[in-house]
Amino acid sequence: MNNKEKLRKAGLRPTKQRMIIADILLDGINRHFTAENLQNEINSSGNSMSIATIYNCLKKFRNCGLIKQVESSKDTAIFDTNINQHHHFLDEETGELIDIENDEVNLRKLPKIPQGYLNNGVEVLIKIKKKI
Amino acid sequence: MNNKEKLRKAGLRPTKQRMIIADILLDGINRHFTAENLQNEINSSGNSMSIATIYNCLKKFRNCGLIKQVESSKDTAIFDTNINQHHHFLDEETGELIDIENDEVNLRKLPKIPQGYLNNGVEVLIKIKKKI
DNA sequence: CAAGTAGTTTAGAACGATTTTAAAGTAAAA
DNA sequence: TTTTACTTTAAAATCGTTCTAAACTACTTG
Repeated sequence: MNNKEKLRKAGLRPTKQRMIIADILLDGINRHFTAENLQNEINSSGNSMSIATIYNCLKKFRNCGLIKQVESSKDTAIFDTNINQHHHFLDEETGELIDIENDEVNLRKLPKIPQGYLNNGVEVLIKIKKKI
Repeated sequence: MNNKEKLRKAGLRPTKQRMIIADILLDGINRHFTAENLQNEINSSGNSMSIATIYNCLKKFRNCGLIKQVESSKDTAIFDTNINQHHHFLDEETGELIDIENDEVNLRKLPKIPQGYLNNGVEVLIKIKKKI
């Protein structure tokens, strides 16, 4: 399926700007990035785009499940092209994130989901720090 | 141990402002809060404090291990008075966090920590959403 | 206790990420 | 086509947080 079809399937109009971003992000390679990182990639691909459009687009992509947003208390939002359930190592000093594939983690016991709620995904974060 | 002693032990001068905050936060009750929540509590306790002081203080308390900061992609920093290793349910719609005690979760298998790093804490986040 | 000094508080300015605005542009529907 | 709804844009606005630099205060040392 090409990117135009992916956007259509997600219910998004395949505009010029969304196609530029889809061509960068939806190449099957897993990576973490910020809005600013993406703008730099867009610029170096010879295109340009308003930062507002980039934010709009990332929000739409996230809401449609084309990308994920990482839970992180950094001041800048971090997105992830790996949309499968998976986990992260986080170096709190540098903010660096490293993927952990889902089958690397095995939960023996999970708590009871609160009354009236459904489980909507489990994320394990392993904070790491450099050995001295 | 009283709050003045707790601050001293943590290497912090027990100033008037830090004591006001310690009296609110270090009462043994677990809760999640933002800087603004705390300022409201300070105000309704009949005191007042510059927002800069509140941020300074929360940062110092966090660095000393008197409180924790929750990993969350919300736009506002969320702090936690529960400093034991524990986990959270997160309702992404509302941002509501619910504690999960450490013994409610049991990890059968953990990935190998990357070369040159130490494990510095594991956090499990279970995203939940309201049943329709 | 007195005087020094190092750390702390403050209001307000500054900052950086993100969102809003409102006008111009574009894709899809009729 | 023409219309309609959605999208993009630059610039302004907003919001949480940090910085600044001056006033203040806790602790140290004499």
